[in-house]
Amino acid sequence: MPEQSPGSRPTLEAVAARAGVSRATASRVVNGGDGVRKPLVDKVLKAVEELGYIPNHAARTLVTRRTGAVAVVIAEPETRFFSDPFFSQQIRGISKELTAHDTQLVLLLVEGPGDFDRIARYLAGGHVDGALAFSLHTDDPVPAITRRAGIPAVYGGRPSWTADPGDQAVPYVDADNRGGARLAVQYLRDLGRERIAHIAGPADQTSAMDRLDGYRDVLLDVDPTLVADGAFTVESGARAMAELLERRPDLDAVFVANDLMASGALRVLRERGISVPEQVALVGFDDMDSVASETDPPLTTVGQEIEGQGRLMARLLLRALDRERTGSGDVPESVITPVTLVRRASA
Amino acid sequence: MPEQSPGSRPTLEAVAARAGVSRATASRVVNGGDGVRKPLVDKVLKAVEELGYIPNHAARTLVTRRTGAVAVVIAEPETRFFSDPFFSQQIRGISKELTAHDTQLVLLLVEGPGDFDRIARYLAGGHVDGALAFSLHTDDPVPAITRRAGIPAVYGGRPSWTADPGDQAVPYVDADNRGGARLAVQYLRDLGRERIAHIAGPADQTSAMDRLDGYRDVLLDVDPTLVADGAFTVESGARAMAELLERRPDLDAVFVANDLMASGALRVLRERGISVPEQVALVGFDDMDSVASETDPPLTTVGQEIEGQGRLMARLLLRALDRERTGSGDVPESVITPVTLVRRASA
DNA sequence: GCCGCTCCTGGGAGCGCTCTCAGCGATGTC
DNA sequence: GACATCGCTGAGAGCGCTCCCAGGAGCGGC
Repeated sequence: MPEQSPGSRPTLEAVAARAGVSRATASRVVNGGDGVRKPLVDKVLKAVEELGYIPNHAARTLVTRRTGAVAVVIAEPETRFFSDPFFSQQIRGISKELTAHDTQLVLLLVEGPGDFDRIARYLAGGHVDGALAFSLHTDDPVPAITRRAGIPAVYGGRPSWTADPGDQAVPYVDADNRGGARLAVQYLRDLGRERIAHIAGPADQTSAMDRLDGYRDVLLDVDPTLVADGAFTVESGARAMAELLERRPDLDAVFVANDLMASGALRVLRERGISVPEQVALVGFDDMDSVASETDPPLTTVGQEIEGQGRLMARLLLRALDRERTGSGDVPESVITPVTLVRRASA
Repeated sequence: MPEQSPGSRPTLEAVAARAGVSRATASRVVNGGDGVRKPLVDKVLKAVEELGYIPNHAARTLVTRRTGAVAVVIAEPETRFFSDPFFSQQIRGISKELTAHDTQLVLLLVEGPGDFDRIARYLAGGHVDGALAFSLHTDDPVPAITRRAGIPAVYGGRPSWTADPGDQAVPYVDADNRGGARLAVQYLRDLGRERIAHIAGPADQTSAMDRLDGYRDVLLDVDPTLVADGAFTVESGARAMAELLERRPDLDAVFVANDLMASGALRVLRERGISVPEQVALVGFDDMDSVASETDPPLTTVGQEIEGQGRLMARLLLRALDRERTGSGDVPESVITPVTLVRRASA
């Protein structure tokens, strides 16, 4: 590849001239070469090679109206984005899938509630062809923004605003939270535990509510004193555990809505000299790397294919974009990904 | 904001027509309004408002040759990107700074060694104005790529290829790794420890080498049996700890090159019934969120301002871009950010 | 009252590309 | 052999914007 000469880069015009063809033909070759005879194709490719030609993206976008990029919107308060490898892994999955389809990833981190205007302007500004959004809270403005911007979107996690009438059922990808919770609680029950508590996640996140529902599915008529609220953070897990122990010193198992809270809970149990799993069995959720296997004792937890979820999200969006472009193809549908129980030492 | 009518969005032409001015004047107003009389400015702004006009980014880029976006290149094998909140935090810092300057963040995750071609093509393709790159190993091709693409770059972490003659001293931002290591080891020595071991990071990363150097700065003539190699992962830390214990059962302190490895080391010490900090004092590095404070006992470690580093990187790059545009301003220089010892229970 | 100056404004070119459409040669058909 | 057909190529328009440059309005000075 020739060094980038300072100043101007070769244009299609230059390639065409060098190859002795018209700009139109050069363009055809650069875009796949359909309907151009072999010898000409070769000549153009040779010219491209020799000149180190790289298409000007802006010019192309200007006429095709497609940017070849999608936005990933993360509207999560800082704390969680930091401490949660969840996002990193999803993004990795998304990146892999997008890369495989020559699509770029523009990361939009929402910096506080006042920042949505910027996001809206960006998404509506034709910078990207579509959007992937995460972690929608009940009052999340992102759905409205993408709809108004007129670009396809796919959500990570089941949105709570499902019943919006104007909505064309925006597809989402989510783990089987409810099923996973059932799996965990059922497992604890099979272990012979009788007073199974729950540390729940924040009420404005569907994943937390779904896990709570799963817990209730198994333990019909559960005593409300067995449920404590957390915020998906280590600290909140510790606090909830302390609260539970105070209210119900007789509990013999806890299903915690995520691993981060479980690690906090574990710390409290350890501090009080309560043995895990002997006295209290503990099951987490997420099978989070570098958390679940590193606690003492290592966490039994519900595992999900996080990277796979990211890939899936990207795939759904790409399909929607394709549909938009070609005007045909199937409408992408939401996907619920399976979960499994990962047995370690805490239960 | 008007709903996006399907099909066409208003153009500058439409705004100009509605405001009763020329396209040129409308453009001036949209770009700040310098040199346009107040009444016209108002008329144009009103038209913009009413039509819901949003500038077409591609058209603008086509003529200005500036994209308003920078790439963040992460060339790190999956494992570390996953388990290391480090990146998340740096990115958050970068995002904040870029956002404040109306610049977008395009995330490029390198998917294996064969993927650099794609990165090179992308960076040279005029998609972005500059690049931020992370975690350069000795043979990292990223520096060559950005140089060839002719775009400014700033690196996170001191690159090892410093002495490249063709290089205009690419600026970088790095923590004071060596000083931090000195701080940690000195602290252990002040505690009265006499056989201070070290678990080092991978030799192809300058941060690991700098920390090793700092360790050696304090412990001149250190016995090589006191140093074990790790790979910045939990598992490698555990392995190195076991190795050290075998070689030097008499050691009374360990300075570990990062918190992840320290948590692995801690696990091994616990398994063997060695009390921390009584028998062996342990100091980590990074003060990594949700690791350092969650181990048992919590880690004494060297803390750095990770988000601040990200901001700084972005700021340096923005300055370089500005310089490029205006042809003046100071050349950005590398920055070493300070570190502090965070005392917890492990030493 | 005229000239020269400054300050704004509009006309128009052109950024690099895609895509439609017309044209042209080669081929097939009767 | 004349004509329709097909496949390929090139000319040219135009995507939406910025920016150069010319020209007009307004004003002060003599």
